[in-house]
Amino acid sequence: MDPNAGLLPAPSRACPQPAEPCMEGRSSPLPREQGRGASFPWNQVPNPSLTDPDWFWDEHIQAKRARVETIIRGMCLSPNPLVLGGARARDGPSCPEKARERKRKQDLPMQQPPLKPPAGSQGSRKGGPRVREQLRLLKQQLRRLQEHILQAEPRDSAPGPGSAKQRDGCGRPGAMDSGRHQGSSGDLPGVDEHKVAEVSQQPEEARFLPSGTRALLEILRKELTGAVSQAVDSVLQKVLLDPPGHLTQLGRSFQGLVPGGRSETSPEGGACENPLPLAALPRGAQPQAGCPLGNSSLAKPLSPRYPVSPRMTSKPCQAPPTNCAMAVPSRMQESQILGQLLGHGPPGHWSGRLPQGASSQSHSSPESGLRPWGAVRLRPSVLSQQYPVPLAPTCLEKLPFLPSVKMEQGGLQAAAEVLPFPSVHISEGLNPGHLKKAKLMFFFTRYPSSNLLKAYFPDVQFNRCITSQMIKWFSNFREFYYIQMEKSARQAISDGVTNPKMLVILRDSELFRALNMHYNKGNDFEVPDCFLEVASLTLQEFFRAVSAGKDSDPSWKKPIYKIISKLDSDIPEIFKSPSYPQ
DNA sequence: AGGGATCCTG
DNA sequence: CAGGATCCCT
Repeated sequence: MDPNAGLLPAPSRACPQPAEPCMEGRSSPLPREQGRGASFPWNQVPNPSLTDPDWFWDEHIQAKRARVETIIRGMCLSPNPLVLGGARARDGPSCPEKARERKRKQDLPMQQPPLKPPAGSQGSRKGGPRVREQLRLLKQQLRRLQEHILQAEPRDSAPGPGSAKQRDGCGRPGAMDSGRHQGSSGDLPGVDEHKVAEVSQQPEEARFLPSGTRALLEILRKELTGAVSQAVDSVLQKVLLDPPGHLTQLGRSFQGLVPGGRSETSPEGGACENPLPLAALPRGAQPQAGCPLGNSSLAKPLSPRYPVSPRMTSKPCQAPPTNCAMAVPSRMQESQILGQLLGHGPPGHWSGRLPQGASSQSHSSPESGLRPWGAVRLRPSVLSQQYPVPLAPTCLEKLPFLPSVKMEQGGLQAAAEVLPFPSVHISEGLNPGHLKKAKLMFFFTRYPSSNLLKAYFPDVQFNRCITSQMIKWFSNFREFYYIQMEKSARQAISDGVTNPKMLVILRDSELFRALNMHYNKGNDFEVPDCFLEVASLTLQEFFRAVSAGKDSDPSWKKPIYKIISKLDSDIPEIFKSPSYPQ
């Protein structure tokens, strides 16, 4: 066999960057900002909701609370007094590393202030202690009910209001997903209060529950929604009699919770019409894209020789997710509130607008956008008419639909204002975990749009700074990628390779090792085959260009960039989990 | 002018 | 990996 084939003549001393500093240990680049002496306000005030002493220490409130607790105890025999959610929830990850990141981030100029505290917590206090009190009582009630429900769910969870996506049914793309924090529904041990925060996932259906449990859950849910309705009514009644300040405040806060307030899908190109980018359909796969891949040899040598690794092929499996997340549509508002309270569903459901940016690149073709499996057949025909190889399953592992109930970011914030313990910990900065995730995402997308990034980092509070930082990450990723490609292509040429089709990147090639080391240092993620295909194609394009002497043109790489930019694959849904590569 | 991408540098 | 410079596109 041709020694070149598959072997990819890789320079033995290829790897120019030896051991990089451990990513986990590496701190965020942000402190540089300080070093540069940027004159940013240092006296960033922490989230006022954490510091407002009235909120926690008002003795009067405390007394009231004690009384209400007694009452509530009658409803549910929850033994554990809950921690006050506000501080805990907002505090986010407790790991010191993240805390450092967050602290650092505060030194940056923030385009927008952090999550606002309840607007009335300070300014309008004089007029409405009663209202606040009511809200507090309501929250406490709900908390207890939540706890109660969790206790009542020995293994599975109640049919969640709003949880339409389940991810455990789908094999994970990588081994790194240990399942912790993924709502491991399998081992909910009952009354562990620490689990409360972890139960962020649940199956969307209760139909697998024993009927007794189901009945119990049903009752509990009714109790919950009833209590909520009652409490809300009473609060609203009071509010309506109160000065207008509170009314507007509450109105604003609830705006995001009422689905009617904002249409579920944008008028044009809403979620349901514009589903996720198609599985593995390369951007620009439409014929009109003028994709110069006709002469590419992508599919030919690859598919027969490198069957997909079984480790990562479990995906297409997911039970079809309910498109609309709400289990009780007639009570959307309550359900959404409860969904938040119960910590159900990943934040992506709530803040996760569909990556319109992804479709804005190229794959927005509506006809191809509706049938995920249709796209499976599409791709090979695009890449190579001759070799309609089936798509590597690793590229298919996402379902193109999301629950259509969405909240604007503002809605989420509004909810966070009302509810002291949002299920999402919005990070104001990027941490090493985000970087790692971004690197893994690079296997699927080399040119992510900012909207796509927003969709896949639902736990990041995006602002201009964060967005450009993340975009810059990918720019750096690309830089390294293209450098490796060019280097290997030149090496192949000097090694006497004449046929670019011989250049196929295998998992045991030097080039692959270099790439894997860079983007997947721990090797705990199995690189998808689609990435190998794209990388092979990139290599071949570089090879052709260099062999043709095009590299004398200062902008000779541009056409290559253009080609590669159209070959982004869809990113598996699992990446939308804020805690994904935990 | 502004945003995005690359190139270059540290 | 980040910052700055530069180019390109709109």
